[in-house]
Amino acid sequence: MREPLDDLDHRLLELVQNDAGRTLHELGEEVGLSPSAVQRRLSRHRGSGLIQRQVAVLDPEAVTSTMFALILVALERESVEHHRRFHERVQDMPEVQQCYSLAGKWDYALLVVASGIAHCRAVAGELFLSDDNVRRYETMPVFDVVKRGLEVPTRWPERQ
Amino acid sequence: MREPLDDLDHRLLELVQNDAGRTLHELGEEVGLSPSAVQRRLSRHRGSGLIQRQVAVLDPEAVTSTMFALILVALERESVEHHRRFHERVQDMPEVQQCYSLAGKWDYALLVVASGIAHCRAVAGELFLSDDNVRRYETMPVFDVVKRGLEVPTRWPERQ
DNA sequence: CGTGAAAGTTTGATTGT
DNA sequence: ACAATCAAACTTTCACG
Repeated sequence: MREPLDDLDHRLLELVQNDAGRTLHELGEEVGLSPSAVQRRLSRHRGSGLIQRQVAVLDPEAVTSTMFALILVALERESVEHHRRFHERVQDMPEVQQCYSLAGKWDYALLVVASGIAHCRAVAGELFLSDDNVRRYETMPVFDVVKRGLEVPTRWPERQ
Repeated sequence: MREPLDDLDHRLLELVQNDAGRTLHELGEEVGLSPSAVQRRLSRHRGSGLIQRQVAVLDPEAVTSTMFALILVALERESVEHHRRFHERVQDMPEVQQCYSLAGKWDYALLVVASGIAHCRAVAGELFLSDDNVRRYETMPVFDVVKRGLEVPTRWPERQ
């Protein structure tokens, strides 16, 4: 399942995680490879599932009046079935941009995008008021997006 | 700063946020437009900054043994200068994938990617032990990534 | 891995609505 | 003001060395 990556793979993956709009030629120049060699490597990574997809990232400020909020959730009962149902709902709500299940006193962290406080409240309502299995939740509105990305290091710096 | 978007723009933006690897022809078919009409709209959105960039999304599982953790942070003193310094550090750490400043008892939420618990602890250490301005922090390891994206609705569903 | 030819895609000028 | 068409330029793809 996990292929070996050489230095060139690491550098290419770093580049395309930052900007996937560059040509094979440009990427090749950067790492010292021909366009077709770059192509071969990238399509191998796409085939293996390492590269899942390519997406356009929008500026949330530029769209419409947009706010983010972090919502922490604790469930009442924790059967596999309860978790599965929660996952399904979360997947179906376009306002939920991210959802992580957690170790500790909270079961989930949700990052929600909404058009304002009222909308945010409506989303929380839809998630929780109609689900008798939520024990507690806490909404923290986001003031500022300091850093935002999905970039994953494919190797770690000298420390670690 | 905010241009008017028509129905076609909304649909195109929705499409490219999910998959920016499709051809102008394919996108055009989907919405009923010629490739060059799609092109004109997308490059307008790129020019205006609405579309910030195009990135490749990797599967964190496929890379190396990867774990996520949510870290909540409360600062000691809250001058503009203290916040600025905190932002700078966070930007420079590849392990910090996302960082949001919050309203409420916590000042920041950080989503961290690390190679394991030990690495995660080292990252927390680097952030906090060497900064006398962090009052308190709480690390919550992520069990499961339920949903993960940067997709922003450009218009809201019927409710809101 | 690189080369190069073939296939496909993007770009922009032009014309029409 | 915006869309379609078409041809030129560029990019990707793939067989071969």
